Amino acid sequence: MKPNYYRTHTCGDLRASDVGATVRLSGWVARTRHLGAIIFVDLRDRWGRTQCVVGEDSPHYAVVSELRRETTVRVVGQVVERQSKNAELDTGDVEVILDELEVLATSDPLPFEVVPKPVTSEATRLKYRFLDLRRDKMLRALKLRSDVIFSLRTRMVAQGFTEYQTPILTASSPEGARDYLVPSRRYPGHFYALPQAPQIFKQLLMVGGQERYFQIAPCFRDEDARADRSPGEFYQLDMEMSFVEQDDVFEVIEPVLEGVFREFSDQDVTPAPFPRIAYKDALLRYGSDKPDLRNPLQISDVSDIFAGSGFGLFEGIIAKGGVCRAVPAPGAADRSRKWWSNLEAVAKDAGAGGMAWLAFAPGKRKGSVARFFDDDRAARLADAMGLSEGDGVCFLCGAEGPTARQAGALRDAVGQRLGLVEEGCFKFCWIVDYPFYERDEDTGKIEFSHNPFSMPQGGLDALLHKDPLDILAYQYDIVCNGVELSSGAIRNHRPDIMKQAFEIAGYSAQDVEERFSGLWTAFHYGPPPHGGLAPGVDRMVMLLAGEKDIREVIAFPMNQQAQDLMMGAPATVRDDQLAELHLGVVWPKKGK
RNA sequence: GGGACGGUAGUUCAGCUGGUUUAGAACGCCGGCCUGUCACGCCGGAGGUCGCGGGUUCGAGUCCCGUCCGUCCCGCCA
Repeated sequence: MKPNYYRTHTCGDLRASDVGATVRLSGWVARTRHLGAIIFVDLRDRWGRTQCVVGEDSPHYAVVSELRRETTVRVVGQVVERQSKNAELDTGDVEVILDELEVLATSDPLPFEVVPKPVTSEATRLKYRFLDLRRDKMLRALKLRSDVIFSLRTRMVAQGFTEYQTPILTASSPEGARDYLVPSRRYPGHFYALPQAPQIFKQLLMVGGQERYFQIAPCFRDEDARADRSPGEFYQLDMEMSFVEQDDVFEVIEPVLEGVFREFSDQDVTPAPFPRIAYKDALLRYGSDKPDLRNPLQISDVSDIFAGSGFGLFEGIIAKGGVCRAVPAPGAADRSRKWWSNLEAVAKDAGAGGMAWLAFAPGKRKGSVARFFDDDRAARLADAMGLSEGDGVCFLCGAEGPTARQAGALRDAVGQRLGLVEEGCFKFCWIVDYPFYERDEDTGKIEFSHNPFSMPQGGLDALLHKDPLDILAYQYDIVCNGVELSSGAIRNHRPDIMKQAFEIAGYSAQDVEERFSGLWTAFHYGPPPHGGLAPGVDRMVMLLAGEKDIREVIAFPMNQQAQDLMMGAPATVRDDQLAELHLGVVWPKKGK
């Protein structure tokens, strides 16, 4: 490093070979150890930690003995070999005998200690994020984030993509999550919106002949937080390409993801091409549209097995159009009644009315529905599910949608409790063939199930001649270890097909024209066929950092209530600011 | 908007079924001792409206109601 007033070396630099040198170091007082006539000071910066030592005879002894943790200091001293070395420290062979000490800034008593593990609530960490960020773990996480983003850029550019910027102040979009709105000063009652994603802009870039777009794009959505979803804003590796089919998009992005995950982890990574699972199959076999493939269990539909079994409850539900789904529990035949009843509690938590089970114990069958299974029925079940002696199985019965998801929750629980979930790997898959429309459960109306701008499979012909609920979309998600990384689609670039698609969902051509006028107009001037997707950068880094909480890989995340406790956002503003924007506040009524 | 769990010293937590002391411990902070520590050690000290408000009770950190705050989940996330 280039020496300056503050330092000749970082706190991670010094080795035995530096013995005898006079060095300058700057950093924070991590710890002091006061042994009477000798004081050790651990000096820390983002690169490491170096032990400084001062004796009673030093003119600095008095000042050093007063040093509080996290004081910012500059020291000058001679590097010497240690009498007692510390093998756990890179700089553990040497120490610096302090000749000069300058306190650059003092620190108040700390709200929490800057140690590897946080020993305080997340709220306190966020309020004092600048202290939290000094921890090794945060330094590593943010460095990883930077490296991952750099690698993504490099990999995209290498494939002929160009990075663009798109507006942050744009128009509110009628679809999707709630928008963050920005009032206009010049136009009373008019608002900008922060983009939920640069979706329209990237499509306009395609119409603009740019062909291969990408952006590490900030996205703003006013939605509530989850462990894997930071409220307010997040980043996507947004990409779009022209003159492509679904497979072309997959072939571009698979090596990027596989490459990045191999580059930044030592774990096994699904090699491209990633497995593709139809949406319908994902719900049947995994009970989720974001299956965690580290869990090897697969759900089966066993509705027909229960026909004529004499188990009236299930037979009745199935007769009314319900389904029975079975989750295998390999090797669980010897588990206690209590074990199965705990599983039932999981199913009930997920909303199931109850759970039946059957175990193939050696020489006999047991379980809540054993008496409904004669040898023949048991054989058919075992055959259908690949079960053998020693295995067990759980049954859930009810309406198809909810039952599928409850079986998914049960699959997670069984996999975990039987220790079947593979550790130390990243399992990718595509979820493809999403339905284009779905029926709203409350209103009975037909609605777009995902992006209304994705291309229906079969095009105009399908829209004109097929049952809308049978039409699939060129819409796809990429999932890694049960985390949805992104969704994307081949877009509908044809105004005629778009008009028909919206008509089925109850919108007129005029509606489309008004609500999506920019894109609608553009599509009348020779749009190229195009498609893309947008993997979440924060989620990728979260997976690579081995974190369950996305806020651990964001420097300044908001809390779950979408507040920034350090900056105090959101906050009220002055009346004159509101007046300038032609706004008044309607305060919510207190009480109920 | 709804559900579960939580809120006790600067921080993390203990405090059982309502009554034992003056609400404890660890870390941090302040003072003292200590020349090879590296989570240094030892001795001493300060630090509390038990989130807030109300109620039940002879008596509430503990039970009840309300309220605020936090974490996770559901809704939401084309």
